[in-house]
Amino acid sequence: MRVPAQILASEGLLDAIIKDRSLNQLVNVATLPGIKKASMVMPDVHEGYGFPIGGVAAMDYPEGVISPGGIGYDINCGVQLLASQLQIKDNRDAVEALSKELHAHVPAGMGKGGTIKLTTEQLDEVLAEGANWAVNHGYGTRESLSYMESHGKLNDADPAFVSTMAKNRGLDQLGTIGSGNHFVEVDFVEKTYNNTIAKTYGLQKGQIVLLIHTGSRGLGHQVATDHIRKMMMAMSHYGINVPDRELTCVPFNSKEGQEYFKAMCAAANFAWCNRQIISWEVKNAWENIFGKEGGDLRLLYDVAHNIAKIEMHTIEGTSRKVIVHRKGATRAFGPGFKELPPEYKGVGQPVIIPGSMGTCSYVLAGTSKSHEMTFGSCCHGAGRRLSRSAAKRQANAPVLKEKLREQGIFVEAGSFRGIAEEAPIAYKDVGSVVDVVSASGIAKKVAKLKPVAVIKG
DNA sequence: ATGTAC
Repeated sequence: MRVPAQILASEGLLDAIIKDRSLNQLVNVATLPGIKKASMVMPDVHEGYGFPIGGVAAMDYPEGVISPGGIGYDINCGVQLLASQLQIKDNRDAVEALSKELHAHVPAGMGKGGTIKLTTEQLDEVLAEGANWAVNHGYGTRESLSYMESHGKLNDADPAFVSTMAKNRGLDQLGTIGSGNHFVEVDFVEKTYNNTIAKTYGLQKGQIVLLIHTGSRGLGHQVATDHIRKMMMAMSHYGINVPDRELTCVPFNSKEGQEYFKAMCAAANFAWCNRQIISWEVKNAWENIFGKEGGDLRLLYDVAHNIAKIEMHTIEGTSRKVIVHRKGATRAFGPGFKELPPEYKGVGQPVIIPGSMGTCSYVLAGTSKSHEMTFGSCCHGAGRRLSRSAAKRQANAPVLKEKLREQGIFVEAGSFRGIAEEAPIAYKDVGSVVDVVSASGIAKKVAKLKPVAVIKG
C-alpha cells in the first residue's frame, strides 16, 4: 500500500461492508501509482469492478494513473433534481396519471431506444457539447446549464477516441433511462433539516419534486469496455503491476491514458445531454397532466457520481492538481466554489442522494470539511447489501409492487426482474448512510424526499 | 451498469 485506506462508516453499516470484497478492493486501490493521501470509501460502499463502488481515489497529476475501474462502466451515471411549485396534499389524485404519463414519455429498459435518432455527425456534436447540445436544439433552457455540475460539459472530450461501435450504441439512446437502479421518480419533501439552505435551494415541506437517475447507457459502457481492453495490453509497457486485473490503469499523461480520458469526457457529455433531454420529456409529461396550473419545473441541480475530474486539492498543506476518481461518489464542494450558481455559492453544492426504490432520498449540501477529508466528495446512495442475483432469489417482485402501492407508491416497471433486483432489502438503509456523512461533517442534511411514483426499466 | 461473457 502506498497510502492508508480510509473507511467512513458506522458500526452498524460495517456488518454489510465486511461481507463482500469491497475492503479488499479498497486496499488494492491503495497500491496504485500516484495515489495521494488515502484510498477512501463512503458508507454506501459495496463491491464493484476492480474499485469498490462508493470509492474516491485522487492520483498525482499528470504522472499518476487513470483507471477505468475507478470510474465505472456507467460513465457519468448521475442524478438530476427538479423542483415543482405544487404541493403533494393538493395533487395526490393526479399521481397515478402522472406516473403513467412519465412512463409514456421516457423509454425505460435494457437496450431500449428513444424517439431521437441521431446522425453520426450529430452524435459527435453531443459528445463534444454535452447538455449544451440539448439546449441548442430546443430541449430546455440555457439558464439550466448553470445548475449542472461542470455546466453539463467537460471540455477535454474528444469524440475521435469513442469507437464506432460505442457511437452506434448511442445513436438512439438519448432520452432513455435504461435499467438497473436507473429511474424517474416523483417525490415530495417530507422534511427539511436546515431551513436556511432548504430556502436557498428553493425546497419546502410538502413540495413535489422529481428525480432523474441515469447515465451514458450503452455508449458509455462500450467506451469503458474498449479502453479497458487497450489498457490491459499497454499496462506492462509502463511497468505497472496491479494486484487485480480489474484495476488496469496507465499513467494519465500516457497515450492510452489521454485517449481514455478524452473518451470518458465524451461519454460524460453524452450522459449530461441524456439527462437534460429526459428532463425536457418530464416537463412535457408534467404539462400534459397539470396544464398551465402545473407551473414551472426548475432544475435544482444535476450531479455526476461515476466520473474522473482534474481538480485542485490541498494535500499536506500544498495545493496540487490531482485526478480525482469518483465511483459511486458525489462531488460535494463547499461554500465559495466558483462554479456554483450565485445563489448557492454561500451554502455549498447540492448533493443529491437517491435511496432505494420506495424508501426515500436526501438532499445535502457540500461543506469545506469535505475538501479536508474526502477530496470534496460524499456518498451517492444507499449502497447494495445484496448482489443482483441474491436479491432476485430473496425478493418477491409482484408482492413488493402491491405492497408499495398500498403505501401510496406507484411503480411503473418494464419487468418483475428489475423490481426484484432493486428491492429495498437489496440495499442498506439510506438514512443510516446519510447520518454517517452528516456526522462526519462532509455534507449537511437539507431535506428528505419521499417517493409517490417510480418509473423503472 | 450493459444488445445480461469473446
